[in-house]
Amino acid sequence: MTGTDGRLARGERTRTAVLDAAVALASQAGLDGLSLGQLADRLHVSKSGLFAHWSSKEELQLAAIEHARDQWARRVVGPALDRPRGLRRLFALHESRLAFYSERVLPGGCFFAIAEFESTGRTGVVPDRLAAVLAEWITLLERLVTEAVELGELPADTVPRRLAFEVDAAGVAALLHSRLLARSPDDARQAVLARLRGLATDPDLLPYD
Amino acid sequence: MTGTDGRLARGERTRTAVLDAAVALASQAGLDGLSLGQLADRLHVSKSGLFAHWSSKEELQLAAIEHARDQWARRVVGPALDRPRGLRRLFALHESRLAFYSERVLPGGCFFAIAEFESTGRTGVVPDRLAAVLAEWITLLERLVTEAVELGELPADTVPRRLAFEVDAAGVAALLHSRLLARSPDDARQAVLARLRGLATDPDLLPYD
DNA sequence: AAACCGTACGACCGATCGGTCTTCTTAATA
DNA sequence: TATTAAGAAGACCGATCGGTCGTACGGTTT
Repeated sequence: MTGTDGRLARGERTRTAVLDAAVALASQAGLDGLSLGQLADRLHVSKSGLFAHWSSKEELQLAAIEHARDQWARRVVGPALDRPRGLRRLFALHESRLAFYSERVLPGGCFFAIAEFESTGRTGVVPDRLAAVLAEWITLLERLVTEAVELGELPADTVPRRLAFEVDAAGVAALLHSRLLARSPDDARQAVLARLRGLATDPDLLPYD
Repeated sequence: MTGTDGRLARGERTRTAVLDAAVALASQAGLDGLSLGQLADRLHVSKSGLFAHWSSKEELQLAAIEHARDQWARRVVGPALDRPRGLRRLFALHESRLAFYSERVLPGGCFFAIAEFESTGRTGVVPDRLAAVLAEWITLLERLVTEAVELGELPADTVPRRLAFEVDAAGVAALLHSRLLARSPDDARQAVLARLRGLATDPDLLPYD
């Protein structure tokens, strides 16, 4: 029988380390501004060594997107799913997103924000994949809204699509304002909290402040 | 007496043409991705000719910011200021912003959106200037909210800062969603409209749909 | 032990980057 | 008419870009 192949294990370790650094770097410089030379220097590996794992910069960009998506699922979505279904889970998701920004997990703030805005004026497989990940995120928000409606915690005439849009909008703007204007993300938290409490059939499901 | 100097006039024409193209290009590639070579090619001028007007790329970036700010003031802020002070002017500002995006005035959608997100992870005079322009924009929104409160069109306990945040957030997210997900900006319009009508002392100041 | 394969390196490539310098044209001024 | 100054072009610079190629190390399989 064959145990774990030491070569593959080492490769996997390297790959993870590179993608960690790539996501961090891209959160500052964007996926386009991400430079293979700088990435290699930071990790003390050779630039050509990167091509042993990804055949082109575009492939590394796509791998970085998947890596960032995993990180987002683990650090933002995961904790929220521990909360009870409905309004509380929806607000918890918004809060853990703001926490992700406040804790400065990534030096640039958010991998997806900069990569997605960078993609607004372009076409290609990278923008396509980013659009799909964004759609997935919006769909998640809409699903949490729908569940809250089904549980009777939000009025039956709620439009999930629009409320999801509002929650996401507050998150995006929170990042921009907190980073560029050094404002606390409290506006974003209060805005969504007030909005949800205003709609809720039982506001006591949510905190007061 | 001296009339208009033909040399200076020509320079000014060139400068305007270059900045027009620079703002358009930067709306797609960002201020960092803006390349002097590509810019020169597109305008059929020489790259070194650009240095006759700006001593460095950074100076051109700063000039492009001022140019984009002028464009924004003329095409977005100006029309809104024609509306009567208060709620109607506030909503008109939001609408003309969405129109700016929908009309695809800039190929990338919005110069400031991509430039500002690009700046979230950096420091320097360019991010500083972009932060100042953003602060100016937020301050404008807050002022319009305050005026609506003073006119009694919004409740006295309205927090201008937070409402301004909500309106801006809807605008930012509208750009991202419409560009990357091909969604209509109607969610952004409806969200702000419903929010303002909900707060308004006289909802009839605003349209129904 | 030999063959094999995943990993990683250094040297090198053409293209493009921001930027400099010299030259030429054109229009205003003395 | 001679001089001056602004605008613009072309040749050129070192640095960096993404990417290729040949080679070497080390763990796996036969």
